[in-house]
Amino acid sequence: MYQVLTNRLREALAGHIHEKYGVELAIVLERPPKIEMGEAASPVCFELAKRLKRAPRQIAQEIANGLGKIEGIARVEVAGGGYLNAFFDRRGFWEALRQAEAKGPAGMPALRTEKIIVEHTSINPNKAAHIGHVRNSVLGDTMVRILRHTGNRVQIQNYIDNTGVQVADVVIGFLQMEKVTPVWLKNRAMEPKFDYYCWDLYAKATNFFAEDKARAEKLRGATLRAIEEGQGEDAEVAQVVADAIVTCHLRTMARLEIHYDLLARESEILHLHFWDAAFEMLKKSGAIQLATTGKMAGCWIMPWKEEVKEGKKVEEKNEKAEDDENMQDKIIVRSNGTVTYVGKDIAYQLWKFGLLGKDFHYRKWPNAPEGHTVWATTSDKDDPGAPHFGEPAATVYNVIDARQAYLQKVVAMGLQALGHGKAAEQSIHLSYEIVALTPRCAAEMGYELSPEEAKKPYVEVSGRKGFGVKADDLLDKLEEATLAEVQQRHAEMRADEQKRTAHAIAVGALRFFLLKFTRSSIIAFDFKDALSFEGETGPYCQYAVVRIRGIRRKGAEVGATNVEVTAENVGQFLAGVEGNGLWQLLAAAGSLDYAVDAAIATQEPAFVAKYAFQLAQEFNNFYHKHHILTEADEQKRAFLLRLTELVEAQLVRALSLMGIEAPEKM
RNA sequence: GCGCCCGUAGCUCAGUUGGAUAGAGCGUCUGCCUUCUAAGCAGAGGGUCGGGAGUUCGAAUCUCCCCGGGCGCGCCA
Repeated sequence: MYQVLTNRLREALAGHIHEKYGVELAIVLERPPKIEMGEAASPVCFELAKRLKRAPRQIAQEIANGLGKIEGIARVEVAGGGYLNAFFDRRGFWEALRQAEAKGPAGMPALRTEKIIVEHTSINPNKAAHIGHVRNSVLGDTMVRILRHTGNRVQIQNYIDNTGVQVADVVIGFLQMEKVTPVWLKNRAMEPKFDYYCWDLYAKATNFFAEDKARAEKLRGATLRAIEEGQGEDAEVAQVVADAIVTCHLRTMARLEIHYDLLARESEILHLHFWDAAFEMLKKSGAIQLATTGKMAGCWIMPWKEEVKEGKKVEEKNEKAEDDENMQDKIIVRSNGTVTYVGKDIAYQLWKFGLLGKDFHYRKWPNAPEGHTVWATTSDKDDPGAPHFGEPAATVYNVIDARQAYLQKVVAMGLQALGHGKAAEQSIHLSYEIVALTPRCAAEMGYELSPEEAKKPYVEVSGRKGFGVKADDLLDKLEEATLAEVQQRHAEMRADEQKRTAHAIAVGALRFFLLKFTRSSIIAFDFKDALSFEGETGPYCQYAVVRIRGIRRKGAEVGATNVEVTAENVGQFLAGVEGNGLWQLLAAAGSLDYAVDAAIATQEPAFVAKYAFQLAQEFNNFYHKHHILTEADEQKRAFLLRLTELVEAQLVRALSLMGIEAPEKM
């Protein structure tokens, strides 16, 4: 609602200024520091003063007088040195918000026809998921929810690198180190915690390779080739491992309410010759070149081009470095003819935009979490019921950590070089920083810190070394802690209800914890912070909802909910200085669209987390000032009840955008 | 060496395209539960926004330089 009004105000101001002064200006709007100063303010007159060479306050006065009535805005005043402060029509805001709420999701904008792909999770299928992977999945999943909320058609993809080095390492671990048979492995893979087993084995394999580099290279090369070709025992074992681990990951993510539409597997990129098609295109267009001299001789490389900014070419500054090799050039095909990860990713990215001229075959993933259908790519025959995954996307979000920024740039450059500038532009690297551990947390995990590490603010996790906080362990710990708390508070609750509640709180705590930081912030993980349920946390927000529901339940019991509030009374309760407190809560409730727009514009889900927390905070503040059910004035009581219902609806929605459920009691 | 990111209260972080007196949580201290759940609320204390210069009516935000930290730049992914 807030965004609707500010957009209206923006248009009105722009139009008026253009008409009166003949100046085209982008209207900047900000939120005044205090509610007494209105709900939206524009410093546009300062800019205008410069152009018109007149005093800003004078111009502001002129505009305030000349600007006609804007629907939903009661008045526009001049403030400070020349601010234009807009005051919303409080009663109108109330009514509009209630109407929108009554309409429900049907009142959402019409579904857009373009397709958006969000790729997230994409964990190497050779070990259990850790906390860093969860940040990826939670960010991606939340982005999906926000995009869908605003009427976008979104498809969720999870890329499975089932033919890569990491899987190969575990295969070697099983076959060369543990010397197990494929039959044994198939049985073990069905048992619980197979991902934990591989977690340890992967660490062991890393050590094994470190002992003898030459042996490692030979084994890896042979295993990798076998897996890529899909032949023999190595390939068979690799598929058993990768499939079983993917199923583990799906189960872990399902605990966090994260699901996928399609598992895009690298094996199909190879077997269905996606790469061959992309390779031809890249060669033909000259996007990649065969290096004939230097240390990259025999490789197909993509030359690094300086960016073209606003039409003007930045000077090619690598004239001198040209004679030998450019450090930035990226090898796409190795001299032995095998393709690098980036090459495969270019092919995959081309497919996402429908530019490859090829499509996968699709089948249902056999071990999807209960109640969900997940599709996977296959080289075999199509399931006729499969959705049309090959439909070109207009925009693609790739949720990948910040360390891979360079590679993502190379991929986009590949699209650009093939003449797909639009696709390159709509190929968005949703970058985020890593989750590390505080030194204290690392020590808790049994990791021996060097004196230097102990002084640093964080220690990086390493899947290779088997060092990190596993997602399932963390969830178990959270659920244990929340369950103990719920049992203590609600002994009367049925056991399964207690468990469900504890689960919801655990998920709320974890998801909120990962979302409250902006993407560029490194999270130094600590159990103490993650297990905290007070202050700026998910449970704090959930608790506000629970309080409202408590009031509603009790209100219904005593029959306080059936009174209709007259429009006049609504206006009166919200009016003036006395109404400021209530109005502030109402305005906060009506500002979800503002947070959502900001989240999409900046691809920063943290805006929604911030919003939910602030609304919960406003509510708690209100809760302590007003005792609703004992309010003597029947009209006022009914009004306060309606107000809390509005808050509840918005807060529940904000939480659901983050994949957080608000329990009935907690 | 080149490129990207970061530096804001004791700690962890917000601060939207430059805007009004720089905010929140945690921690510390002081209060508030016979009243809709205290996973809560109120209050106090806490700042050269890393440093310097510049652009601007206006800079935590933009530009440049410097300091400090992180990451990337591999025939790994």
